[in-house]
Amino acid sequence: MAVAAEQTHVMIMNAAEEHFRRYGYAKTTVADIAKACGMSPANVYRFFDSKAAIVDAIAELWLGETVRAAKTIASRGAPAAERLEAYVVEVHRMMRDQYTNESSVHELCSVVIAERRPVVQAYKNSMRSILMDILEDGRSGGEFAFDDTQETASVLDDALIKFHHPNLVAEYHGEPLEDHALRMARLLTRAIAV
Amino acid sequence: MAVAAEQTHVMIMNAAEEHFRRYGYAKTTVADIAKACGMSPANVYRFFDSKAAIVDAIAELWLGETVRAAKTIASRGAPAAERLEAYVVEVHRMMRDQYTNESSVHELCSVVIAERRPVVQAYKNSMRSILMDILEDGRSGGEFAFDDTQETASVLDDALIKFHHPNLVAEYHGEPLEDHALRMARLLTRAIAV
DNA sequence: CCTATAACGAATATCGAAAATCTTCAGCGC
DNA sequence: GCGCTGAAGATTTTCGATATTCGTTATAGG
Repeated sequence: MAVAAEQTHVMIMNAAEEHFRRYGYAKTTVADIAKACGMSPANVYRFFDSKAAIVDAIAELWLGETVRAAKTIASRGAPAAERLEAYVVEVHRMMRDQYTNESSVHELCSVVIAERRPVVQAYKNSMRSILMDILEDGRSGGEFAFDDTQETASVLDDALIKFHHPNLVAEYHGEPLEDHALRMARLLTRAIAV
Repeated sequence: MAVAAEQTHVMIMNAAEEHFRRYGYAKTTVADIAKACGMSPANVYRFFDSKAAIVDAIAELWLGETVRAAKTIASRGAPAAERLEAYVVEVHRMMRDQYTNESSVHELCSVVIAERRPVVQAYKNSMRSILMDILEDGRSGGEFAFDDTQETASVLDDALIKFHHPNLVAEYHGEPLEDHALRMARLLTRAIAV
């Protein structure tokens, strides 16, 4: 792709993100994005195959923030148990914050989840992989003990769904889940501690 | 309430259950239930304040089956760890079976959950109480160790939501969750084992 | 080659009428 | 009076038809 094309690509992304943020997913059309870029809707399709492709790109961007934060936590120079705890609590906090004061972001996430877009599976895989890294660190450092890393990560993921799944975080928004997340983290840590 | 009234009450319940089962919640009207009992719709209202009251009664009946099964498991003469495992797996199996071949039951449960009827809270409390019984047994028997029974039961409930919540069981119906439920049960048991 | 205008088809919103359904109540037969 | 009903009230739901929006593509122009 030429450099000009690359710039246009970025311009469309920025416009799309801005509109999704301000007006929400449901209320932004391809025409809106095109107008914000000073081009025709048709031209947008020279850079993105479909509106879904734009949505995917933005979702990847936003989900990527959580992945990046999780990676930062996972690579800290702290005991694995501490990192696991931080992972559980911080990811939950991000989901909760996203729901409370970035409802547009949350809305878009719900859409890509409901439509089972590949970007969601990619996100899950990334998070799972980070969790596995922490587990492996803990095992090799003598903190944790378990048989199969993948299986263990899978079970932990299942246990965390109430705190990490955007839709459930939204549904149980009234309850004080942060304390619960911390307790869950400690319970799980204890379950795999040597 | 007089004995005749009591009988009529039961008759309406039976007719309602039959109709909810055969035709689903959405497709059964008060008129249907009345006709099945050979009475006018108006007369139904002499025994139930509203259609919602009928739905509540049936939901209580059906949810009660799960509660009863859980109680049976909890009162078995087996180690608490074993009972906890059976509780986790069996309740999940009931939810799954209910979704696969009693879709009407599942539909009605979804309705009462969505409308946040008190009967749902009662169900949750019953299940929580049974779980607490198992935990207490395990603690007094020297199998388990934890500080607060209520808090522990709460965390376990959170961890089990993917396997015990009707809507989530339905959503993840494609995946082989039974193995996961078993692994979860063992993980949780390990977390509270002495 | 790049862009815009115009147009197509599929959703989706709009909306008023019609039907269905929940609920109530005056009154009928015993 | 008592137990029940038929009819009526009051919402909801449904339906159908129209109109509009929106994603996408084909066509034409610079």
